[in-house]
Amino acid sequence: MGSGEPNPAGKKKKYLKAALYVGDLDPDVTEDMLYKKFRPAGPLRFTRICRDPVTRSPLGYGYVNFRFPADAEWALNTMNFDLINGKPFRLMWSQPDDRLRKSGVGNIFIKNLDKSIDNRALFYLFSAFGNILSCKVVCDDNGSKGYAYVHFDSLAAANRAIWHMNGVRLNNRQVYVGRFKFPEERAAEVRTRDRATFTNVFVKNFGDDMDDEKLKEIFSEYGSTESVKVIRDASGKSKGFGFVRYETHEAAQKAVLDLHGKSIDGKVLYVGRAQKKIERLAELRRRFERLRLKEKSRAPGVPIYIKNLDETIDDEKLKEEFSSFGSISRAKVMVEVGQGKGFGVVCFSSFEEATKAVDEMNGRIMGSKPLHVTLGQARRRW
DNA sequence: TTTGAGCGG
Repeated sequence: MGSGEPNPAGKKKKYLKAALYVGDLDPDVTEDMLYKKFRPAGPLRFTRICRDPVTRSPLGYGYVNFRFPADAEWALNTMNFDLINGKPFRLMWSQPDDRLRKSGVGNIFIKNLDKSIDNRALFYLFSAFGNILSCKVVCDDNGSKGYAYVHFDSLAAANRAIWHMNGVRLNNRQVYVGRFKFPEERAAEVRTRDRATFTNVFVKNFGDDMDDEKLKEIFSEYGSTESVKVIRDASGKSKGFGFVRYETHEAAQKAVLDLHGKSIDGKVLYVGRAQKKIERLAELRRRFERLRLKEKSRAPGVPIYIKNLDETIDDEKLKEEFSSFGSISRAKVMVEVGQGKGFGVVCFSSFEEATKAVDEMNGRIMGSKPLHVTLGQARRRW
């Protein structure tokens, strides 16, 4: 039970109409555990735990595919935030189209929440304003971190929630409720505010012999400092940058204005406002996105999946075996730790080539075993 | 104080 072959080639995925997405799962949750948990709500087709195709490590989410939409709806309404392995899971309708999620429309952010308010309480409080797609109190090992997200299915519902709940006292704490902002937007806000108030200064491009005392000597000229530190690696070697925290914003600003671009021991110092965490994260994210886009445009292709690979097949061999069907942009064998089963991906430059490879190679013996070859997920339009 | 994660071999 639990797993199975749900989607024979060419059949329509009917079960999607009665499919629930289950998020925030403990990594040890199995398909059988999901099955046992949801079977009381009605007959199931199958459950799935999603895993990284390469490492096989669980991705923390899965699916419960009911036979009847009404049972799925009942489960959604009554079982959301139930525990498996002591961890509350989050239920949503399975919605493969990610445009609404990505857009952030209807999503609100809540902070200054009392620790006693959990997922269920939050859901109950906010369901008065509209249909909730997803709702979550952010937690760590000590429980609620005091902030949360509620994603409504419409902007109007989100606006109603903000209008009615922002500034309201909940369990004696006044909550802030506002539109969700993406990191870039938040970072811009924080930057604007911090420019007028910062006391922490970032310094780089000094010599290896710079230490805390020397740095303090240079920077103390502009005001009293709270802390001065050259950042070092585990071996004690300077990383070439440091921080100076002043007691006042005026001193920090003066230091930046005066020391930035100055030569010290033949090196031109960089001195600027130290960024907040959110700003650095946003910057990293932007850089990552750019890399990802570049990667995507560099290795386009129509993927096919090859299961049941013999241990003797490596990337080279895989490419060689499939090269007669067309031009291959990528051929990779994913090694499953502790299992003898090999899984591979080959990307062709066209759909026709990929289909031909599937038709001709599926069931063919390579090495000692018959291959299972299927079309992969199309990630792009062409 | 605190602006996630994220949809199927």
